[in-house]
Parts: sequence; structure tokens; C-alpha cells
Amino acid sequence: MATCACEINACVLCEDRLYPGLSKEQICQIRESLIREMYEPHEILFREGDPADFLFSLRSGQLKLTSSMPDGRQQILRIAVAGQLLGIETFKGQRYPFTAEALTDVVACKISPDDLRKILEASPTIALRVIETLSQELDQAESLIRDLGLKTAPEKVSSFLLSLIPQRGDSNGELPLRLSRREIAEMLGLTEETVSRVMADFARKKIIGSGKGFIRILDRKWLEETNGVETKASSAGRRAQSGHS
Amino acid sequence: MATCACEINACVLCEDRLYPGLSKEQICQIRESLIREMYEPHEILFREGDPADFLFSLRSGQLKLTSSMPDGRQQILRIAVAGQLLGIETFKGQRYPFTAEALTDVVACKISPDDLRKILEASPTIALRVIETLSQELDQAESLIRDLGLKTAPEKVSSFLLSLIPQRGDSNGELPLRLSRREIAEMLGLTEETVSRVMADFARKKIIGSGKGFIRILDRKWLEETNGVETKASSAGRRAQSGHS
DNA sequence: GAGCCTGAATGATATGGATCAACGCACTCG
DNA sequence: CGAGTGCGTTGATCCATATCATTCAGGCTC
Repeated sequence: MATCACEINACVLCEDRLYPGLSKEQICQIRESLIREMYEPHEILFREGDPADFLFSLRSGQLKLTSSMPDGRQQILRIAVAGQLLGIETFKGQRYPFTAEALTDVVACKISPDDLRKILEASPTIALRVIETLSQELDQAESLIRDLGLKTAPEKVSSFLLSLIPQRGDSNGELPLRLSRREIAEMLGLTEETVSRVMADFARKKIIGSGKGFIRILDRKWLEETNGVETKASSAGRRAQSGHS
Repeated sequence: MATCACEINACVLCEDRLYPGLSKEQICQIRESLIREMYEPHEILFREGDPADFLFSLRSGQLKLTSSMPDGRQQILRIAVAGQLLGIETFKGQRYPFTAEALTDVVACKISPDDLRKILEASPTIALRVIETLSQELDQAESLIRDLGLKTAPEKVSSFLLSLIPQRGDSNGELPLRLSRREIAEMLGLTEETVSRVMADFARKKIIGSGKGFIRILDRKWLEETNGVETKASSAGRRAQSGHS
């Protein structure tokens, strides 16, 4: 076992329990095809347009996936979190459709599409996990589409802020904020300035408190309402009164 | 075989060749869990927020998947095409995150999440196909994010028009257009009027020809350039001159 | 054919957010 | 220490697209 490339068991492809039907040897063989790698913040795992030679299974840390246009406009497609699989969009080969950049320290398992295919064929449990992961990613993407397509700037920012709250939500503690204003803007289809203004406005209204590298949600309910889960009447009312206070 | 609920073999879950290791009986049993259904244009398969009791495998036809806000704003998240699986975002249960409406005549196989899970565990080939389908859907979603987040109205419309061209592209024949201006707008995060203006403009410039229920791409190259695959210089130039002609 | 309906095109005007520009503050480097 | 640099904030102005309103064209019914 000591020869396994993968010693820490934390990613979709690495956990023992995911290979119930297989022998130790088979498991070890699978793990041999995984290449463990570490990255520091701002390091690029791969760039949009590069030949997609490897897929990545994220063990820990966060990545931002971006796509940009020749003139420099850039869009964050998604923030990838531990457990997710990167680059399956390119299962058929070809090229990466986005750039992946580490936001934090990152540990990832690198694997070739062919090897992954073999693993999936060998272990339905893994395949199922991959499907679940993919579903989650698709869901994330669809949420962003909603935000981009039909929300106003304040609604977008609300939505973003709410997405920072961890699942089992301890509501209003300090939440780490790893993205700069610019990055938030690139995610929400806004400009740096607009994000800054909206957040300053929220802070003035005591909706959030902000500090260096973190924010604190002070009025979660207000954010949830402003985010679009509201009646036509309440929306119109709030929007009407939402000029400069 | 005659007792199988699924007789036409065209969806991810129905093709014989996808169950290489299984006996006739097992295959037949799997198919028993599929409920084949047919829908007409404008029929709703399910609504956003409904309990997600079933997943759907699309055999033929097209669907639009929409999400809307309480005040009526609506966003098309994706156009689902034959072969795709609908609603896996809800693999964990819960509720449909969007409404699915038939754009054409549609044939779909309905299946419960539990049954699907069983099938996936039994057939890695199927699981692999599902993963490929999901990847494709994710890719579609990410493209839309790009369009929504960083493109101007004409760029969005270009991108949309190009997406109508079938894979093995016979370039400039008549392409069926199943979406109204309103629906195109709902997809691209624009208004009906803006889409109408842009398309009228394109038609005047002989980029496209449009008719009732179809369009014809006359200058594909121009669309591809306007879509963002272009240099900074060419973009700036074109944008500068793109006022009212 | 008259009346009506629905989708698309077009015009006039308003506005949310982009853009351009300046400034403050913290940090780093020599 | 002062100069330089990066990020965020704030202000003034502009413009792409929304919004509101009207017209047009085709299809349907009576």
C-alpha cells in the first residue's frame, strides 16, 4: 500500500470505501494512475484552450474557473470546491474550456481521461459519486445563469453573499471572503465599481459588516428577500425606495 | 421483450448495447422501471419547485428549461435535446430547480431516482453514458454563462444564432427556429425588443435571412467574429461603427 | 371582408450600470 | 522616510439596453 501515489484519502477517486467489490491490488492499481499535486494561491492548474490531457479531482482548497475574451473581458464560470471533478466537460478529449486557478492552497489528483474511464468502468460506486458531483456542478452553473440573466446588481450581490454561507448555516459569524471586488464582479457580470458601491450601500444599511478578507452577514433575511424570493409587491416597494438613502 | 415498456431504442437508458454484461431478463427488468411518455409542444413536464419524483431521459424532441422569479422575470437555463437526462440536479431528492416545457413533440422516459440509481449500479456503461451526457449539459450551461456574463447584445445574438447550426455543419441552409423573440430574449438576458432590433439589423446587413419559423445564416464568418473570437482591434473597430446605420 | 388576436418591428424616452477619473489607505521596497 | 503599487471607495458623466408606446403583418373566426 505504501507504493500508492495517493495516501490521503479524501477525494472522489481515492476513498477505500468507494471500491467495495475490488481487491487491494486492483485498488492500488487504480491509485497508481492518480498523480497527486499541490498548488499555491494564484497558481494556474491549466489554461483555457490548452490540450486537455488531464482531469483533476479536487481534494482540498478552492479554485476559480474562468473564461475570457480576446479583449480581456473575463468571466468566472464557477468556484470549484473540494470533492469536485474538473474538466469532465472535455471527457471526449479536445481542450479545456476554461482556466483553473487556485484561490487557496490546493491538493488535487491528476488523472488522464483514459485512466478515469477505466476506473469508472471498474467501479459503479465511483461512477455514481462522479454523477452526484457533476449534478452539483450543473446545479451551481444553473444558479449562476439565473443570477446573471435576471437579476439586478443588488440582487446579484445578495445572491453572492448568501452563497458564502456554509450549508449547515451558522448564520452571522465572520465568513472568509477569498475573492477581490474585481473577482466578485467577474463572477456576477458587473464591474468592480458597481460591486464596491453596492457593498458599501449594504454596509451603510447594516445588512453586512465588511472587513479585510471577511464579511459578516448582519441581516440574512433582508438578503434572502432581496435575492428574489419575494412577492411582486414587496419587490416593487423595496426597489422604489432603494434610491440613495 | 414484447412486455418491455420501452420499445423504441433511442435514449440513454434504453439501448441494448448499453447493457453488455446483462442477461435479457435483467435488461427487461430495467426497462420495466421506465415509463415512456409523450408530450406536445407547450406541454409542461414538471414545474420549478414541484417535488422531484422522477427523472426524465429525453428520447426525441426539444425542451426548454426555465426558472422564474416571483415578479415574472423568466430565464431559460438551457435547451435540452434528445439524449440528455433531465433533473439529475435533484439526484439527492428535493425539488425540481426549473420548469421543463416541450418545444416540439417529445418522447421521454420517466424514471424514479431510486430505479435510476439501481440501473447505474448495475451498468457501468450506462453510468459512463450518463456522465458524458452530464458533461455536455455542464458545457452548455457554461457557454451560456459566458454569453450572459460578458457579451453585448449583438454578441449574444450571434452566439445564439451560431448555436443553431448543427454539429456537422452544412453552414447556410434554412435552420428551424423554434423560439420566439421573447424566448430568445429570455435565454440571453435581453428584452424581446432588443432581440428584434438586433436581428433586424443583422438581416439588413445580410448577415442572416429570416422567415417564419426559420432563419438562414448568410455570413457565418461575420457571426463567428462578432461572437468574441476576435482580436481586440477588430472588436473595437466594429463596436465603434456599430451605431445606427 | 371586418374584426380580432398574436408576434414582430420600430420609435421615443428613461435609466441602471459602465466608464473615466480621482483619491485614500495599507504595504512594500529602496 | 518617500516613492511606488495594489485594492477599494467615491464622484461625474455617458451609453447600451430597458421601458413604454405605437404600428404592422399574418392568421383565424364569423
